[in-house]
Amino acid sequence: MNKKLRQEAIVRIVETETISSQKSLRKALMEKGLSVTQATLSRDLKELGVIKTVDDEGGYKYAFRENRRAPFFRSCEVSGNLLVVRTDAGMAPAVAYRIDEMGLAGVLGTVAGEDTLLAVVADGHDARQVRRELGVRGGGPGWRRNR
Amino acid sequence: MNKKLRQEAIVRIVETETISSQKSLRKALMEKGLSVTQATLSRDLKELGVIKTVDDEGGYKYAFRENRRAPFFRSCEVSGNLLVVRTDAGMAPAVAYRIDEMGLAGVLGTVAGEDTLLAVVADGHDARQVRRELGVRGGGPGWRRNR
DNA sequence: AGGGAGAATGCAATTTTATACACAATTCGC
DNA sequence: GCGAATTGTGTATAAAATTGCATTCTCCCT
Repeated sequence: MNKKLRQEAIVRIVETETISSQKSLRKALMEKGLSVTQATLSRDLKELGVIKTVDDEGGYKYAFRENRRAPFFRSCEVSGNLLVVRTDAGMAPAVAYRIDEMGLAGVLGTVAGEDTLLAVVADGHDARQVRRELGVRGGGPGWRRNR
Repeated sequence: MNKKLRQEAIVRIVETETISSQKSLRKALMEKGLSVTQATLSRDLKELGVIKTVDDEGGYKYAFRENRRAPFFRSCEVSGNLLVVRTDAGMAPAVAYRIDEMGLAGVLGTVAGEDTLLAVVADGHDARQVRRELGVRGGGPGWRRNR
């Protein structure tokens, strides 16, 4: 059975090339020596969770449904009673705002620069616990939870 | 123009109902008194970032691109040599940053509050022209360009 | 007011995608 | 190993989505 093999190839192609139709995906697979019909591709794409999105130039492009990395968030480290959150450039204030908005017990306040923000945790609270509550593992305020 | 109205209705429908074709979406809009052709829906869905995914039961279903909270942008008005940009709560600094980053000729600088930012346009430049260059009609810094 | 640029939209044709049906291949329980 | 059930795939076709072109609508400027 080469279904597995074929789908792996599809994953690779979708990740690396700009493909926007099953017909051209089929051609790409042909070039790799994999022969398959369009109908099967329709089923494969459904199974693999490949969707048709819009790329930066406004054209259509296949992509995977789930999002690898959350939008703005880069990292979140604990140092003493501080949380040091790194974000995409310019996004720190937005993320800080969201954190404030959450009104987490133990967060005294936040200060945001351009791509970094500090959240000050009150004495008597555990910064690690706060980080956990932020849900950094799976998402958080300014970024979406993956499922 | 009821494009805005229509697209808002589409958002509501996509969020609350299980729709899997433009034809049935069209029907749903009809019931709300909004008349539109399938071709326009195709364009709307592309613009709104609606994708076709697979739901829990294995059927197709429209949904929003994971990443879609991107459009922080709410509106952009011109007043004299100022652009007044409204954004989602807390997002103004992020959008201002993106605008700065674009380095548009004629933009002297930006000041961001919480959900509003001002971009100051230099004398001798046309604020409307700047707005056009921002691509506000079809996208912009913190939101996706479509066309 | 009048004109023009760009946006929005419909229509029709085309392209792309999904699926019903038939059959082959594989897996499973005995 | 054998038949039954499940899974995989192609073919043909139906269904759905996209797009070129023409037209209309909206602003904005003079």
